Amino acid sequence: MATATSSPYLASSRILSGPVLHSDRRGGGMQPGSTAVTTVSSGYRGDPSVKMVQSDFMQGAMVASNGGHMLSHAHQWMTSLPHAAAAAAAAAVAAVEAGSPWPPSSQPQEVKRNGGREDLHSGSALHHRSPHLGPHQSHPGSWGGTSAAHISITEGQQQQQQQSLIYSQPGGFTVNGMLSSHAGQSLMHPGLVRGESPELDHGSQHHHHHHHNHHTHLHQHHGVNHEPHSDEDTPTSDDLEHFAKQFKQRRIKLGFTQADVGLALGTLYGNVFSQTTICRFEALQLSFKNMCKLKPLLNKWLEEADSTTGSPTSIDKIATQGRKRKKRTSIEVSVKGALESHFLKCPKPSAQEINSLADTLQLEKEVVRVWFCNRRQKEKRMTPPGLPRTPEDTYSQVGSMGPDTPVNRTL
DNA sequence: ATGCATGAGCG
DNA sequence: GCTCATGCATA
Repeated sequence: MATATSSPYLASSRILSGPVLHSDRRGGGMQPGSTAVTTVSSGYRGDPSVKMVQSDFMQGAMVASNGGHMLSHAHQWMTSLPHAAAAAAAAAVAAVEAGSPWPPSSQPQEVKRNGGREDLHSGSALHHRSPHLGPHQSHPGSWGGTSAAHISITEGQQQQQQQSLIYSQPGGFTVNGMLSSHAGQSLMHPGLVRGESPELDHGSQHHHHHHHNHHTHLHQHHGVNHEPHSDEDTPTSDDLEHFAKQFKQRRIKLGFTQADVGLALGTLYGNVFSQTTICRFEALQLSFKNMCKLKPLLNKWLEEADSTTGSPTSIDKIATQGRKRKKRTSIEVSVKGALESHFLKCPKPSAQEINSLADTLQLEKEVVRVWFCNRRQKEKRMTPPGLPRTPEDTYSQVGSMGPDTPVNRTL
């Protein structure tokens, strides 16, 4: 959109060059006494040309009313600065939400409109048949069958890691002669780079064998169907789970980071994905439909990846250009708890309710609205938070990996 | 690895 | 305004 007309945050569309204070009232601005703090830093890569019309929108964040600490900040929008990278050691801490056991509610995963962006403008046949489910979905059922069966809230047991946001090393591919741009780049073998394998946890030996679930029909009536699972039809939840696991292993073994894969997909098929998406795929945190869509692509990548062993090419990254994005609001734990509670009572509050809630919690209405949206979305995704995905489970089939294989699982 | 955010598409 | 797919920024 070349015009800034719908953003609730843009009270005024104008280019501000300096820190303009803007006392806004509710509705578009903020309220005094914020329960949420905002952190700084940003960047956005993309077309810096037409897209922005407005610029910094200031919100006067006042002092916290909690009497605790006051964190005031000026703007929430930042103009991006070409920042390099940030390596942060992420400790898997418990993000214990209010331990939300999945409500037995069914989540309709309709297939109404056919995937928003299914622009597969690549020569590859990345089509997958859309899962035609009955009027009432039941995919999630499958998911839960295997994983969600036993819910143990144990968060922060997975691996913790971090990766440089700079996509440096591992080689890219020279597939289709598509890319080859790269100046000074390290020409290391994938798999050798980032060689360092922390410890493999082995402290917890609890096993959980999941009995094979009963796939809640995906399309069982109609005598036809049944396809093993060529990448052409709808895989089962188990297929996806297995694939994801397998994928992660190979990816790591080949020495690629999730970000690398995302970029590679772009050069391979034109659809780039971020580290986040790859990560979520591996962790099965995408919707069933989304997983199905990505699987073929990732599968293709895998084939390419290990066939193109150790090619020295690499992809160059673009610089994060400037655009603005709202600063990420950090909601206080207590506030989150309150939101959680409300969510349990009413997952879909009305605008009115959101308003009052926002008022009570002293958050922007938009923030609350988005929170609910995200919460609902999270609910739909699989991998119930705290799924008993033990490390053993994750690294079990490492039979192919030598004891001292430089597996950098922390990538 | 995840939390908050953006945006397309659809009512 | 919601859902969905996705991702920046973060912890």
